[in-house]
Amino acid sequence: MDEGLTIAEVAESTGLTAHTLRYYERAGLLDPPPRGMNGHRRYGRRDLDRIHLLTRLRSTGMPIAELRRYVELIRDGDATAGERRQVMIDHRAKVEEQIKQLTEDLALIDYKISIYTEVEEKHARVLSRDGSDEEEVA
Amino acid sequence: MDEGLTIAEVAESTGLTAHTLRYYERAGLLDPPPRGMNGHRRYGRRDLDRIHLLTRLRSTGMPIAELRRYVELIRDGDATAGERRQVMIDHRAKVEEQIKQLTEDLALIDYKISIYTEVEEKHARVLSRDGSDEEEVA
DNA sequence: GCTTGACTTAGAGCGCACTCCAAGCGAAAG
DNA sequence: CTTTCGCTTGGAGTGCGCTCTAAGTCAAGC
Repeated sequence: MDEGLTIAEVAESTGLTAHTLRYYERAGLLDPPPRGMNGHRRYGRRDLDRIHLLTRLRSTGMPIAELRRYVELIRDGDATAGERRQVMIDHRAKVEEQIKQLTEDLALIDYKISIYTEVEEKHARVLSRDGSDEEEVA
Repeated sequence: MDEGLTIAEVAESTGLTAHTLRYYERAGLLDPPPRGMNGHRRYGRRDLDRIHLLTRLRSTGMPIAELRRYVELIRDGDATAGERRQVMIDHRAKVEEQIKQLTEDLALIDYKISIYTEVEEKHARVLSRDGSDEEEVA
């Protein structure tokens, strides 16, 4: 029957490249999937779920090494649920901190936009009045 | 009078290292500051403001190359205020997208935490029914 | 039978952002 | 005077996360 998706299909549907999928496998983030009779990888639902989780954790800044550690806990079964939960709780705090920081940075960017809007207007006035202009900090 | 902060003081107060400050200067992100009679850099208020802005933009994911472009606009004076404003507006959208994505990821993390909490509880029940209590529940 | 195309592997290479090294200099302390 | 300290420089090195290359296998289509 030879079920499952090819590496190209998984790449397409996850946004990762085939190269990256093989790299994740080598790095211990993905279990080696079964192969078709041609020796090609065949990914199943489990693999896709794992890849999805990995990409989300990566995009929140979790490094490969910690993902590997987490995946090893998964392989050790239910007994490590507590540890995995702790990994997630710790990571959650980091993500919240990122959001907090980004929100502050957004305010700074808005401030900058407002300053530039002002400067632009002043500049336009100065130009139309044919006067001289000033300097600016940053 | 030799005013201003030394590179070590600026490093201390900004969280960057002296190495990174020199690197930013080489990379065109910081204007070469004036030197004291010993040839050492002397940073002023302007420099600190710029460094602060740079670190905030860096932490929101703006690459060095784009920061350099932005700094060049600053050097070109008020006439580029519109362009700088546009840089900020474009970047703002990216930061908002990051926050949106992180918020979604936070929900996934919370979901994972809830699953692990469940698994843990089930596991604990199984263990207590067994009478074997060698597992710790952190 | 030959070509094409998607896959396989081990291993090399790359881009980014630092991060550090080696050698040297001027001022101050011992 | 000599050592120590904080800085100076050009340039080399590092760590991370991919990203790509080269050479090979296999199945299908012309």
